[in-house]
Amino acid sequence: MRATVKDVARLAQVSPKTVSNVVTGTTPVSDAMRARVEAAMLELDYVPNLSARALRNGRSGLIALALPDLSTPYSAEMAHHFVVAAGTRGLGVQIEETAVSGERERQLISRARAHLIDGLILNPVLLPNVTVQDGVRLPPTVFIGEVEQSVGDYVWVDNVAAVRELTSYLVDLGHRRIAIMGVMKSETSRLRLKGYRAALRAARIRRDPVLEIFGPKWSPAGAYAAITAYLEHHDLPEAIVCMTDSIAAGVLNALWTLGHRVPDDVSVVGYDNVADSAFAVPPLTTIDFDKDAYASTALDLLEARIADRDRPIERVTMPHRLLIRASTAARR
Amino acid sequence: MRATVKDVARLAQVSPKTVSNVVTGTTPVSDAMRARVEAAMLELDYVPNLSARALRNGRSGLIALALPDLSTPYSAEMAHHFVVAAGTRGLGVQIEETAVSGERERQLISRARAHLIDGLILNPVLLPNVTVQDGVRLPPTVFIGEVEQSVGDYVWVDNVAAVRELTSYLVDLGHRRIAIMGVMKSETSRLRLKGYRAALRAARIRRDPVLEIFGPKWSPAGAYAAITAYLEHHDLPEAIVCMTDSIAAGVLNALWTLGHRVPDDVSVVGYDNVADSAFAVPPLTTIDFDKDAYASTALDLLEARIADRDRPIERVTMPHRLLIRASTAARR
DNA sequence: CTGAAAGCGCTTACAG
DNA sequence: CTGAAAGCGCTTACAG
Repeated sequence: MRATVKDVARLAQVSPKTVSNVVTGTTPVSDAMRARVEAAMLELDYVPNLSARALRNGRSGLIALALPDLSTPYSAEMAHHFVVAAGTRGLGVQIEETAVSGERERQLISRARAHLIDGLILNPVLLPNVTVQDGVRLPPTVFIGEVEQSVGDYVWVDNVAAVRELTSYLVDLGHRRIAIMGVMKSETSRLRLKGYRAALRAARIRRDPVLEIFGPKWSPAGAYAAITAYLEHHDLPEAIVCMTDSIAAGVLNALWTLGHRVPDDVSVVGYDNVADSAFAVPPLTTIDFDKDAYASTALDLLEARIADRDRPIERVTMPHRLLIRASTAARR
Repeated sequence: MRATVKDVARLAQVSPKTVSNVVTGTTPVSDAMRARVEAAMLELDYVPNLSARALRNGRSGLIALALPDLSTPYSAEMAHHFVVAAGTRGLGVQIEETAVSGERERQLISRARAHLIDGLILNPVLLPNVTVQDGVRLPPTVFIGEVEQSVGDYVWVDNVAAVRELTSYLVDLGHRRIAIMGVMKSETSRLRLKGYRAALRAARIRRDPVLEIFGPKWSPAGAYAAITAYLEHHDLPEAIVCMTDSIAAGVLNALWTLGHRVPDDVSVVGYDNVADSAFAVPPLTTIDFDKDAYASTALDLLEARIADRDRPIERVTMPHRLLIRASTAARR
């Protein structure tokens, strides 16, 4: 059986308290004493039981990260940055996927306390603002992503401004018939569409509903299907703003399949700067932001919230930048 | 404060044991009693404390999944399938990244008991067979991936056979000068190179060391750099076997940049069938396997191992298949 | 700087 | 079918 503090204490001829002091380092211990305890721990191959510690301390050292779908490159990169950043803080990360069921987001919020976690990083997609406010007792939670809400801390990128810049850049390249791909019923879509429209308005380009292409599935496959169907009945736009890099991947593939050259025939832009976008064919112009800083910021807020549940709500907007690559070119 | 079993018991006027019976369902409870307890739980917003349960039961319901680097599409898809499959079994998944430090794999094996997890799914990369055998007391562990070892259960795909088929397919298309990209010092590379060589041998094609291209960074960026440097001093091969789809992404991009057409000038194949590979430009011929079944199988083994630590070691080879897409064409 | 005691919240034998 | 007691392994006041 596993050794416990008691076993170590007995072998080292000290009290359990002293073993605990050595392990946690809360109270100073004399060198001789420390050496004796450490020798005993080594001999017994002692490893502290974190369940017991969690019960006693009311802290598990574990947080949950809830993302819509881990298999998308975007979520994957986010998860990576969160796991690494949490690791440096001594926190473990339990992953939850919310896209699996619509019920899951709500469950997580209300029952997260049930799990042995100290806090929750939640990227809501479906959860409407109302439901969140309804959720009575939140566990310490930091929201990430695009659901505007006022019940908790959150970290996000100014989606409206970002897509406005992206679209304005296309305007500056001389494009007029600029489409946006991936319109659907979600907060992210709403904000990005808003940015797109704002850019057109600023350029005095009349917005054309036909160019706001419905695309409810934000994956390469979904985008491929949507754009292919669209082009059967519509002219090729001069430029296409894709709501995400994943959408852009499907669009690039569809355009290639149909024999349209990017950027010669049509410019394409994405959003997120997923790692693979730099190696798309052609490399993708997109919106970039520092995902590492994003994760750190969210964890800062979460740790602060765990430490003081009554502190004022904080909202952080992370800076973004337009990253110009070969998928865009001037109109000729 | 959070309500406890005691509080619920008091309110429902029963003993804590009865509350526990209702919650866990171990012992049958009369309907009237159950209703009373459930009403009390609802009123107090009772949520069981899993840390306490974990301490008492010696089970946390949490497993750890240790992957080299979550941000790669391959790891991301694996993580997704594991999280979903674990979820249906009522298990939570804590993610660990091992690539961050070389020490991490070893730590996980020896100290996983420390964490509040019941078992470990480990995809080792660097860990040599020896070290694993050295690791005295493993927590319940299932290995996934390509490190052959005899100390624990594992699930894998027959890499040698898969790459042999992949290469033979290129041979059948009429290619002779077939390169392999991504040779490095790792078990995965060793096995895939072995399959490549076996296919050449079977076709009586003399193997050329110049065509075994060193590529220690298995990412689009690393592959891009390696193949670009290579082509400065060598002829374009007739076909390129990429050790992974990620490598293939970088290779496709480099070939496009250099003006080589795929598959007209050169055929390219990958390995893993990552989701985005179907939408690569051009869509990638690759090795596919059922990642969902892979995750389920590994979890089956892990649950069995947790239940009985002394059961005989089990190894499962998951079937794979060659998936032919547009990145390969017959030599003309 | 160290010891003895109590308790975190749960569930499992043990009785009834 | 239900109750009272004990204990999982840890750490925190409380003394000394």
